Amino acid sequence: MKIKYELIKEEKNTQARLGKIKTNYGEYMTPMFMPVGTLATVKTLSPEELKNVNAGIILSNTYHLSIRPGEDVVMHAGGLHKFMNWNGPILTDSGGYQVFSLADKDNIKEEGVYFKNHLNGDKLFLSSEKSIEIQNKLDSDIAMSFDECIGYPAEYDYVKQSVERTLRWAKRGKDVFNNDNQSLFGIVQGGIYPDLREYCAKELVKMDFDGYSIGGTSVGEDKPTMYDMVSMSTKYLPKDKVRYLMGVGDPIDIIENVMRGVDIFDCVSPTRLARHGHAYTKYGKINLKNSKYKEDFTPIEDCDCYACKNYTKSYIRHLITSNETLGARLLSIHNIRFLIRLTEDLRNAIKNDNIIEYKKEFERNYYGKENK
RNA sequence: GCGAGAUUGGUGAAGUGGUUAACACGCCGGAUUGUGGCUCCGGUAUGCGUGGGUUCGAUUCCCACAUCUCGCC
Repeated sequence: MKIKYELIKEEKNTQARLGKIKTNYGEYMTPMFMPVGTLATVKTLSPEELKNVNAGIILSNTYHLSIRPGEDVVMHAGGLHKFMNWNGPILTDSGGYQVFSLADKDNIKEEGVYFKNHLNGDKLFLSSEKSIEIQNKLDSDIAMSFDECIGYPAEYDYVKQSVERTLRWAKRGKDVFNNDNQSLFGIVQGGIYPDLREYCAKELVKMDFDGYSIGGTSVGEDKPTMYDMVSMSTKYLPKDKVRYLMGVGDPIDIIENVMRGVDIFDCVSPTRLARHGHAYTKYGKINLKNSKYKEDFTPIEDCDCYACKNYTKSYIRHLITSNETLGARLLSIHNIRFLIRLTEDLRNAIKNDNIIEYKKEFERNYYGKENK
C-alpha cells in the first residue's frame, strides 16, 4: 500500500501538526525522528535495540547499497526488510545527497550524475530512472525522487536552472515509478530564494506525490536562514500529505521546524556524535571524552534508555577512549532515544497547545549553565 | 677499577653558538545536520641530567659530578 497521512491536530499558536502515518509496517505518530541506517544498518544497533528506543521509520541509502552489496543482492534476499531483519518501515534516500557530497558539479548532467565510486574509484552513473529502479529493487516503503542538493551559498541563476532540472528529474522518476506497494516523495529545492522554493513546491504538488520533502538545508547557511527556507517551503505544501525535512537534525532545529509544519526528520548526528563520544542531554551536548567524567559514576542523564539504565559516564568514557564498539553502541542508543523522546514530547506539546512554552523551557535547559 | 658512548615534554625522538626547541604518539579541548566508524581543527617542554666555566649570548663549546649502556679486568 501507499503510505497515508492523517492530520490529527494543528497546534493553536504555530504551524506544528500532530499526525499519523499508515504504512505497510504499522501506524506511527508524527512528528517523528528517523534514525539513519545508510548501509542497511543503523550503525552499531540491532533491530531489537531500535525497537527498544521506539524507532518508527528508518532511513537507508540508494547510492551506498547499490555499490555494496548491490540492489540485486538485496532483492534476492527478499528485499531490505528481510535482508536486515527490520520489520518496520524503511525510507530510502535517492542518492541525491551524494550528488552534493560526492560528485563534481561538472559531472551533473541533464541525463543524470556521474560519480566516482568512493570505495574504489570506479565510474558510476545515477539518474532519476535508475534511482527509482534501484529503490524498487531494495523494496523500501518510501522512495525519494532523485534531486540535486544545492550547497550554500549559491547564485540565483544556478539555483534556478538546478531547480528546473530537479523538477524534470522528479517528473522522469515519477513516470517510470510503478509500484503500488511503495510511496514516492518529491523534494523541494530552491536554496534561499523564496520564489524558487514556491515554484518548486507548487510544481511538485501538481505532480501529486505521496509526500513531500524539503531538501537543500543545513548546507552551510545560518540557522535563521535555514528556518526561513523551511517556512517558505511548507507554506506551499498540502496539509493532507506528510512533510519530511531531510538531514535535520539538531534538537533545537527539530523543535523550530516542527513549529514550521514539518512532520519527519532524519539525521546522522545521534549516531555520528555517539561514535565520537558525544551525548545529548537535557542540559546540552556533552563530550564523554572530557576528563571530568573519568570518575563520574552516574548515568548520562535521567533517561529511560538501556545505556542510562545500566551504565555510568565513567564506564562509557572508558569504552570510547579505548575505542571499544560497545561505547559507540551505548551512546547511539541514548542519542537516538533522546531525539525520539523529543518528538514524543513535541507531540504532547501539540496536543496541549503549549509548544512555544515547551521550546522556551527546552532551550533554557539546553543552553543553560547547568551541568556544564 | 679502567675505557668508550649517552642524558632534550607523559612517550619515541629531531635539532642549533643568536627571534616562538621540529615531527609523531599520548594527553587536554573543539568540530561533525538526506553517514566513510574515516576525519578535521586548536592546545600541550619559560625548557634540553646537576653544578661551574668560556662568550655580548650556551640546550649547543669546556671542566667536574651524577645516572645509564656497552666493552675490558
